[in-house]
Amino acid sequence: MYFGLPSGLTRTVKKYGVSAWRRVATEHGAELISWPPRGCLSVNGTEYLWSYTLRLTLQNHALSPEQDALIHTRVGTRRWARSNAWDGQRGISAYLFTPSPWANNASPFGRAQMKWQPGPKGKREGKMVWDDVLAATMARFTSHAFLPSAPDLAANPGEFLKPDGSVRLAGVVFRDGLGEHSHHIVGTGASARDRWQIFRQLASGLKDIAAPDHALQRTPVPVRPRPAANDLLLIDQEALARAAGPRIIVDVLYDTRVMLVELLTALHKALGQQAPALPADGTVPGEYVVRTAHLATVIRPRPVAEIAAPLQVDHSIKRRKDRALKATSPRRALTLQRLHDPDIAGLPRFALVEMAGPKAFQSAEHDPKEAVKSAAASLGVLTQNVTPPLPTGTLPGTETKATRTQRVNKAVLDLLTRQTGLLGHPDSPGTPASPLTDVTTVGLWVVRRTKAHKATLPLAIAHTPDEPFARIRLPHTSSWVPFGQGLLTLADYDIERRLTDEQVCNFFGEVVEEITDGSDIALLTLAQNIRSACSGLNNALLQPDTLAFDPRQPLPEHRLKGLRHLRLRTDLRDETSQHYSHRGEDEAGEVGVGSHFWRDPRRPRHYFSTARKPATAAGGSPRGSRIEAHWACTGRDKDKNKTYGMKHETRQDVWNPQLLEIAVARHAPDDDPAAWAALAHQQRYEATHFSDPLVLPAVLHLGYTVSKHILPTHLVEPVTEHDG
DNA sequence: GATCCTTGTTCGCACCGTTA
DNA sequence: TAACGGTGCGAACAAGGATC
Repeated sequence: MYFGLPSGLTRTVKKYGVSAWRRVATEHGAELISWPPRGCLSVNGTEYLWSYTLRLTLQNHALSPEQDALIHTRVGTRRWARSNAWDGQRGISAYLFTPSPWANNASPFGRAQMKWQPGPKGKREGKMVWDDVLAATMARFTSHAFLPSAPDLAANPGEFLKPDGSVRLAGVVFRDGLGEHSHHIVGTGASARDRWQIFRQLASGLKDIAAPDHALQRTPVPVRPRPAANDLLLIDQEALARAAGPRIIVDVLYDTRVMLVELLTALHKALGQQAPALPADGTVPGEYVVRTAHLATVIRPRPVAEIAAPLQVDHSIKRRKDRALKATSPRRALTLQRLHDPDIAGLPRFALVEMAGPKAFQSAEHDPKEAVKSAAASLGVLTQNVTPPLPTGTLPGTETKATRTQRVNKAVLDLLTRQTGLLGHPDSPGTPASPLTDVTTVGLWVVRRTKAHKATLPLAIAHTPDEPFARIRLPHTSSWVPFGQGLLTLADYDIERRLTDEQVCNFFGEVVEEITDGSDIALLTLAQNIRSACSGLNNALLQPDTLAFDPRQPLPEHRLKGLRHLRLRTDLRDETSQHYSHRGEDEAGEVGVGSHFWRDPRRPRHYFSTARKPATAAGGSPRGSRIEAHWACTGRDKDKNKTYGMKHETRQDVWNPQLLEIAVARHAPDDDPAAWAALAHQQRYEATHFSDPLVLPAVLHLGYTVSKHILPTHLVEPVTEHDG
């Protein structure tokens, strides 16, 4: 793609602000960078430098009859490090600027990487070096060596940005985590207004080879209004009773009395009750029973005791897996023994466990959380961790009473609603013009983990119109079980979780056969998740109105009655473009970011979804600019009245909601495809544990969260008799 | 070894009430 | 009135696994 970018482009793209654009040779795609950088002065006079970047990628699209390709542009900020840059783990990118005497404005910049090379143990001989592969690549772009010294560049990047002739011109990319004292005052992201300006200039520069695509058209679709935090905490008990059972047990494994009180309060509040006060004599009741119209809940406080203690790691065992097995087995045995209770066998069980976060342990190997989770799951207990209380206060490392309550509420909500798969239904599914009724949504997902958690596990999540919760179908279970039950089966030792692509395709084929009973079904897939296993869903192979996970074996038409297929794509790898929006036809009007459901006027099967604008963006920053001053509130006068004036938004962070593509790959002849795509948009708003819209529709989001419940291989084998 | 794409890590975000 | 804070989600970036 880099070679496809005309070298004259930088001359034809007009300047924006005072900067011109220069080409950059990168590994992926083509990049332009605004040069020279702009400066931003801090209060004490330090100058921080930054540039805009413009990344161009060529993207294919499915279901386009003319097989057209679109160039996606991504505008971002590049902030230049000015002081010592160091990262012991990850590479550091640097831009190298051609020093040759015949370089001109069209000469490309190069991008290379430095990494930290540790010295021998115990000696302070580590140093920054150029990453071998990339440095070799860079050498091809110039006639003589032009790599500056990596240690010098990392030690003082600022000097290389404004060289006095003694050093090569180079810039180090600033990012967070480049050392303790490293910071930058310029905000991240490009505002919608700046993106609009830059895009217009690029379009005019490229007018001989490309034209801007048609603008997307806003299509009104009702979505769930944002619920208040207190409403969200109030659990739908009828739904929970249907998902789990009319009688549930919640164990509260507490370490401190403070957290016990918080957890009891939050649990009672979630059930719409007032929590009774704990006895003043320091004792703790054995259990609380909360009976409401639909649900009976038994809450059983128990000291967590040694369950939460760090694991004992035997470092004389060299093999990592054997060491982990030895460390976790006694803890699993202990947890089994403590949680086992024949009196309540068969009842749905939950546990909130007070255990320290990962940073409190010497290393990840000492952290008992996964061992406890796996033992609990094998007894049918869904668990949620909650970290111990921090001292009360407002300094770092402390928390206020309110924030503590908030995080406990989050923990309760996650355990009782997300892990049980409780979901809402859109009030009016489809578009106002073509409403839908009684549609079942099914999401297909492939869980992929590597290393100790290694798994390639396909699964399906279904949400039917008559149930308030999601069901999950896994390859090793023959039935659609409630989501929470499905999570528990992942702790089984005999679960086959490394499936081949062929097995994945076959499983999805079986799933489709099971769900198609003639009723209306929206099948949702995420292209980036599924296409490597099911190549039939690739851009090039996806055929309208058919369904083929394996391109050689399309599913027979008579098996697909009532089935619609919506294939989604996110902006991962720039597969959907960035966006800006404006009202009406007038581009020069206020440019911002929209939060809507969009129709593509050129492609009848393509729709797009953008989520609600975050509150910070609503404050004016998408309409602001790092380059142009705009009219805005600049502060307050001595009478505390707002003062207005022209201001630059250079230091403001800008956050851009991504564009979600919804391709209606299969629909019935008399369908309005917009209604089906709108359903996917509405499903982003149906989570019961989170008030903001999710990136993915609820059924796909639940599929995504399953990967966090995959346990390492040493924890899914049964505890043997010599353990514990 | 090249390429594709998932995974890991870090930090910013909204949320919304409290506190200085 | 501005700043703060815990949490899950999300963006950005980089690492590295999978596959040919």
